[in-house]
Amino acid sequence: MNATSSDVAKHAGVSRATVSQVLNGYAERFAPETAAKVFASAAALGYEPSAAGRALRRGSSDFVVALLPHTTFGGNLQDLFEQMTVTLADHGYTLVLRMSGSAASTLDRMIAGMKPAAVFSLTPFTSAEQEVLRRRNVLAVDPPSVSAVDYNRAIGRMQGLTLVDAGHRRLAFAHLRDERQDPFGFAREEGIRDVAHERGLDDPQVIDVSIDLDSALSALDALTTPGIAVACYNDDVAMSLLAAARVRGLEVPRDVAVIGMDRSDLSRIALPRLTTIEYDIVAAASAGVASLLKALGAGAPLPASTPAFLSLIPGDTV
Amino acid sequence: MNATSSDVAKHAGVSRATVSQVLNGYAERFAPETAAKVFASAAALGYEPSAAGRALRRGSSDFVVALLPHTTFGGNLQDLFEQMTVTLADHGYTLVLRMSGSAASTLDRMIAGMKPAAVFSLTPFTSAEQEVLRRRNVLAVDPPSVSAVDYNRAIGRMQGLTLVDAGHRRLAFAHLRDERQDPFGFAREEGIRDVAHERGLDDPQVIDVSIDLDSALSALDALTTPGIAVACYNDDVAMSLLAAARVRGLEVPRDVAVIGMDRSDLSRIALPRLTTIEYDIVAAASAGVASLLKALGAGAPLPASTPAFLSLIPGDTV
DNA sequence: GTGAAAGCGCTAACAA
DNA sequence: TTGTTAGCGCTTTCAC
Repeated sequence: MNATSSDVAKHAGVSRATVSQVLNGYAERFAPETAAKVFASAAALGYEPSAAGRALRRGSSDFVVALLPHTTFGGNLQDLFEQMTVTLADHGYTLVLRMSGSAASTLDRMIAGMKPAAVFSLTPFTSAEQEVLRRRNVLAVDPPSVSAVDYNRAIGRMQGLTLVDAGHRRLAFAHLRDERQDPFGFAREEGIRDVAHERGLDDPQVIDVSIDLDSALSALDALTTPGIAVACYNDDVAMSLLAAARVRGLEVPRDVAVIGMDRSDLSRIALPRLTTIEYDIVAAASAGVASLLKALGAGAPLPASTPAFLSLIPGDTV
Repeated sequence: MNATSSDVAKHAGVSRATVSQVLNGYAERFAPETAAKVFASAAALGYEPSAAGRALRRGSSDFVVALLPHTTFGGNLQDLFEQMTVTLADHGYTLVLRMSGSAASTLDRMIAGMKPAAVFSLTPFTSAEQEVLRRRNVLAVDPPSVSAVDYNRAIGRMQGLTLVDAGHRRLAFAHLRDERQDPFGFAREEGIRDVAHERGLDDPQVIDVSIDLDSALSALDALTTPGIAVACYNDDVAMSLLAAARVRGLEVPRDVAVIGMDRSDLSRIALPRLTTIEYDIVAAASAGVASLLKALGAGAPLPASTPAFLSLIPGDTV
């Protein structure tokens, strides 16, 4: 069914080696009519190179794996991945997507078997992922390789500074309690801690919240200081705490201040309006794609300036 | 770096053929101690078979491609694909994801190159996709092959029946507004329409809602009948409408009734408690994976009965 | 300018 | 019960 390079060679009356060369960008080494014959035959037979054969020979495949963030995956992100699919296809790469939440061990197996040309992530790799990628010696591209900033710590700092600048003197950090490991929370907690130290405040109190009212209520009750200001792992945590505060009759932000993270869709309809931080995933993506192509050796111009991926969304909860 | 089957053979003192057989499920053909040596050596060397080598030899790879629907891709769907990733990995297959929207030609190229063992989709294949799959002779699994039930229509029906049984006589369906066509929404709308016709009610009114307060307010204002009952595309839409109803001073469910879909985390902390429908993705995924595995010839027992994937979560908004 | 030869890692048929 | 052999489709020296 599928034509092989031998078929093309036979059809064009040349050798397989010639077909390979011509079709891989070395056409100018050959007589123009030879190259033309090869192109014509390939087209006539509908030749598609076998990824397996090529990968076996080259030691690595043309696949690029994109790790999908565990976040709501709306229109923008879908556009983005479709765009990436097309852009990479233009450069001879095939994009495949992969849930980033899947255990690192299955990532490892996939990499060992598939030998992708690169692994790409919109959010910083977890240390487990980094370890796997390093060990397998795979080209890894994530936002920090774009800009070298520890985004999670920066997020924590941004949350902390927002709270302190609004006059709050007592900080807390609310982790999302989850069966899944949360690689980002600790870096963000560190960011909050940094701010507390720099501003001469007490160490932040740390609580765990899962997304249900009971959990949020006990977490809220555990906060010792009245007027405490809570930096939350994400908007869901923040909204759980806000719901709990409403149940307890606490006034926001006077009795408890809350800042979220993500600017989730639902945070946009929250009342009071949730103060939160937005991560510009689309900007991160286009920067990432550019640096990916560059790392792969495909010549794509890098954007001149590094965009600011984080921005504060003002609200009424701080 | 990566051990090959030769390395394992050398280490175990046997031939490559033996290693291959033992590691591919024919261990019992060999002397127990031979098999044991092979397993031990493979483990000791951290042997991972090369997907390329195997695919080249077998003519098709161990990859299973899942086509991602063009729908908002929330936590539930992500959990589903993570679940599938793990289950398939247990059977030696590697799940990769692919935007279904990408042009059929790129799908074709991917299939030609990657030679996947199967292509899986939660939504029915488009005719262009079917054509590609048929021509490439790839095993294709989509919901119609899993069961004859159109789950999205069933969801709409269930929402509609819940509303009607609670005494509501005027139905509406609220789509999640998206620039792109949403393959699930229309089937659900049909389900609602079915119910209206069966019960002799007027055709449901249809509105579009995006997840922000302004949009929800105008959608709500567009609902012509007081006491209308709205089946929502998902919980986010429902919660947006609830927020809008609160702003407008409407009482729920008296002035407007709302039923969601998904039982999202946040719907669990909503006040009033959102009436919604839960789709048991784990059950759906295992059914899908089971039929996939069966089609692949991997002997996985199919669940005896078709599980009920849908269940009503009672609340106070209907 | 072009082709012959070798080999990537694997597995299936066959031989021993 | 195990090993030998051959070859999947491709690319890359190297020789002509």
